[in-house]
Amino acid sequence: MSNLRVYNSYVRDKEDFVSLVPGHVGMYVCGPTVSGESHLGHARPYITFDVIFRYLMHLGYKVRYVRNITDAGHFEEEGREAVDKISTKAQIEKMEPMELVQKYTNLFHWAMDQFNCLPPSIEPTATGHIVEQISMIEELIKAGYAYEVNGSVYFDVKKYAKGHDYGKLSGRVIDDLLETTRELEGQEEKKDRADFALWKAAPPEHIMRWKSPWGEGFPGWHIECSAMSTKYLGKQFDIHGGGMDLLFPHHESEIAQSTICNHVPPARYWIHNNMITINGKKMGKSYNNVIKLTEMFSGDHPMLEKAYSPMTIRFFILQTHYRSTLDFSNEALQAAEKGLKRLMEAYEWLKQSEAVGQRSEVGGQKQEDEGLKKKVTTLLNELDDFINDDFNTAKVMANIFELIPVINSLKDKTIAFEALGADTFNLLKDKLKTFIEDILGLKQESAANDDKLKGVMQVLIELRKEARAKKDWATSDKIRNQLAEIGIQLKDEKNGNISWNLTSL
RNA sequence: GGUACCGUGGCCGAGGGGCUAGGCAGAGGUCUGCAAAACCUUUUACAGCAGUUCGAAUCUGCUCGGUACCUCCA
Repeated sequence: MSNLRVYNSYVRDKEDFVSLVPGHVGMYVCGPTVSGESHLGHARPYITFDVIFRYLMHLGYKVRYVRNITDAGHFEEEGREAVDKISTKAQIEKMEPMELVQKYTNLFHWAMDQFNCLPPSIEPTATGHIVEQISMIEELIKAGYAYEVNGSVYFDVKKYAKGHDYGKLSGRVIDDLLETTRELEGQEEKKDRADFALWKAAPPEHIMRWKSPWGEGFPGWHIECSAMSTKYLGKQFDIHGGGMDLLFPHHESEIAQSTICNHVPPARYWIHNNMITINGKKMGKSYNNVIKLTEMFSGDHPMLEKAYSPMTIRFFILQTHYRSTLDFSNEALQAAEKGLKRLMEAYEWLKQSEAVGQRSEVGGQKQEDEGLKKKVTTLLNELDDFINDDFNTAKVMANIFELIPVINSLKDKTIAFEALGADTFNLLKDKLKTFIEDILGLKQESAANDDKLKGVMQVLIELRKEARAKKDWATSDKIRNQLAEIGIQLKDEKNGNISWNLTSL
């Protein structure tokens, strides 16, 4: 079997993955800013890294997955006073900042749960680590790489760039950076335009504020991740992840801060997921084309033709490689929905069927079909190679889909069980469980698990079977059609059974 | 303006010098009381123009088109 290779943004190439401490992996992923509701864009990184988290654990690593919650307002609005986004909104909504932050954090957690994303090992908040951030800033000042002006502290990028490669991660050239950075409020305080804030003095109207050696203020955007990753994962850890839009300046700045404080670059492997686009444009606040996750799930948005379930979105995202952009459209989502349905229905049958007792009742071949066995085992073994190749879930999915006709043919008995053989059957079952459930994190999400509903359906199915036996087509069609109207689809199978599932209306 | 990246069949998307990606949709068939589902078969492809090569969707150059980052962002 192949070894795991990951694309490291820092070297712009795929590398063999070797953890710093054998058997353990430390992974830090930049979490959401909870000043607003999570949107479709948030789904991508957290589902991507959920699969990475799951796969590393599958490989046997003990993984500490740290994902922060940015709940401290420390953003400046262009052309205005340094007013905190969170506090601005809080005034409008007449809420306490922390109340607002809590609300959106809860919503975020709820959405992650809907997506079947495993919770991270540690989920630190920026507001809970002000002390750590302040002491890191003090270290930077002591080291001579940060300076204070009017109660704010800035990182000296020019000085850092003399001895270090500032811009390596994001492919920036420092000199260009100095010239092309746009005019921003507060620039005059900085020694250099490329410098970034570590601590900002809070203007009087700023609600979120903390005491510091430099007066009351709030931390700069980049310092929280450096402080918290160091605290929970050490000076150097294995994986640092996030969206590609964070490459610059966020991750570049993190590298600079951490490198000065810890004398070692923070992460070995930088992994960045690409963006979700909508009509070819990045989804983002600045573009006014944001679809919130609650709107995705309810279908309550002008751009949406219908509601899309969390698993449909998860599947849709995993059908694409994480480093490609993924364009959203109703058509694409609906294609994903149908594909997922076919996949899960075949898989559900496979899951409940046993190798023992799977004797084909009909005639036909009773011998093992070497060609079929080889095809199945090859497709299954390739799953490991594909996921190892920089988490290529798209190829994993493709192979799984190639196995579906085999599963359905076993179900319909157009392929005799003996043709596949018990060993291959069990391999198929085990591997698909591992990949579909454990690694890709897909699950059956319909209410079809309700025992009472199951009982009711059994009654209706019996009635329909009896009607059909009497060739009472009026009754049998009535049962089928009326159920269809309320979103329950009946399917007459080849073996005379009737199965059912819930459909989205 | 600077720096990257991308342009694949009706749609979405893998791949990345010679080998069917896959999904959805379309067509034909099998099955079925009918339908659906399922299964089988199947059509449409690599933006354009040059070049390298025995051979290019894949490499190189140019052209056109698009996107991202440079400012908060997943």
